[in-house]
Amino acid sequence: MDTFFEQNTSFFLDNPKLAEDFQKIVSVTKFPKHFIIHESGKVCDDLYIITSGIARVFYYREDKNITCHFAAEQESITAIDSFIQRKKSKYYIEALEDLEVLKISHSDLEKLFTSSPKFEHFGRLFLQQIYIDLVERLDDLQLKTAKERYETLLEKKPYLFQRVASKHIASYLNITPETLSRIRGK
Amino acid sequence: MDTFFEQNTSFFLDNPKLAEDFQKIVSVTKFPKHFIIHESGKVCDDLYIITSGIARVFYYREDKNITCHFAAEQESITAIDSFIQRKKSKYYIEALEDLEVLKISHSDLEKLFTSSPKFEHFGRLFLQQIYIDLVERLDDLQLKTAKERYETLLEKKPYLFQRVASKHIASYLNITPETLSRIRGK
DNA sequence: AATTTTACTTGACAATTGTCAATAAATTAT
DNA sequence: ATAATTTATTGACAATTGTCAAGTAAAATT
Repeated sequence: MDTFFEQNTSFFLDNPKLAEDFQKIVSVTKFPKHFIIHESGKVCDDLYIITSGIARVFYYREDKNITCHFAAEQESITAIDSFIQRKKSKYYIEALEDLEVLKISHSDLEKLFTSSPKFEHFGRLFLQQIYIDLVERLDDLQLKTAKERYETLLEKKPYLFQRVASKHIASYLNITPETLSRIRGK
Repeated sequence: MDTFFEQNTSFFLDNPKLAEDFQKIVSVTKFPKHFIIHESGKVCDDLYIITSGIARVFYYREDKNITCHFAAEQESITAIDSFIQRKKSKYYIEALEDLEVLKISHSDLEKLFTSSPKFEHFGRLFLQQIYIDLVERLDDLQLKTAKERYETLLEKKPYLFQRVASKHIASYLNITPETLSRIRGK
């Protein structure tokens, strides 16, 4: 999970000056349900921390719509390929519910990192955290069966099954909607 | 790939002082073929940059030996869960050939990061790079067929097929040795 | 070099998951 | 509320990949 920011509020609480610097580059933004926040083929300049609602990252492969990331409250979302490499993205970002986010631009974030080693350090810790998350997901995908992947996700992110269309969960788990339906039907 | 260090030698060349600081914490070490450099259940204190040879990270799942990372010359290897989180690792690291590495301890690396924002910055960039690599691998595993995953690896790391046992490549691709043999037999 | 061990290949068959089609249910639009 | 559209479920069948077993090849050990 990247409830990392939540866990690290102490970082800001201990440092009113840093909290202020951070506040300055963050803007509260809202998107309606179904809104495409970012489109494939464009450079993604923003990172979002969700304060309310749920969103997904997806892309197309042979006409199929593949979800590769979900984010809900306290989690972050961006078109990571583009945000990091500053190139055109293969990903879309979609609001799956009405969304309220903290928006942070890449350039402001880089300035923040440059302005203070403490932020640079924080950025590195953040990347470490999401790297570990990704390693776990890869291990899951690498050798669990469809049913096991379903059960793992049910445990890690149970709210998805209440709030998100099954077809998105199916593609995230790398199975067809039919197979997911059969797994759920026990 | 994490030929990242190679590409970033300019970082050190431009900064003789930084290069010197880096040199100080690096030690050249050798391991013979088949040597288990790190064992599951222990905390991994070292990061290795390979200068000669090839190594793999693996773990056990239900008695099956699963390879989840390969590294060759100019690439880095560690038990990433443990190195980042400072907890017992699920992974083993094994030398698949006689190995010569640059060894860097976690504590020295952290000191280096703290000593200079430039290093902290470099650490963040390094993590960004390996994060992107991992995202690509996840995308591959998420929806390519066994044959496509084979072809992708053949393109990205052709030397593996000359230097590494097929069974390791098979588990890395999440297929059985039998299936890999059939794919190769065209 | 010979022996032992380990790895690779091939075949027959089984299991898992996917595809296609039809229907039911749910959501969205009118 | 009703109609239209999208999504989810279910069945029949097909395709991909896995399992098990046997034999061959290669590598490691003596």
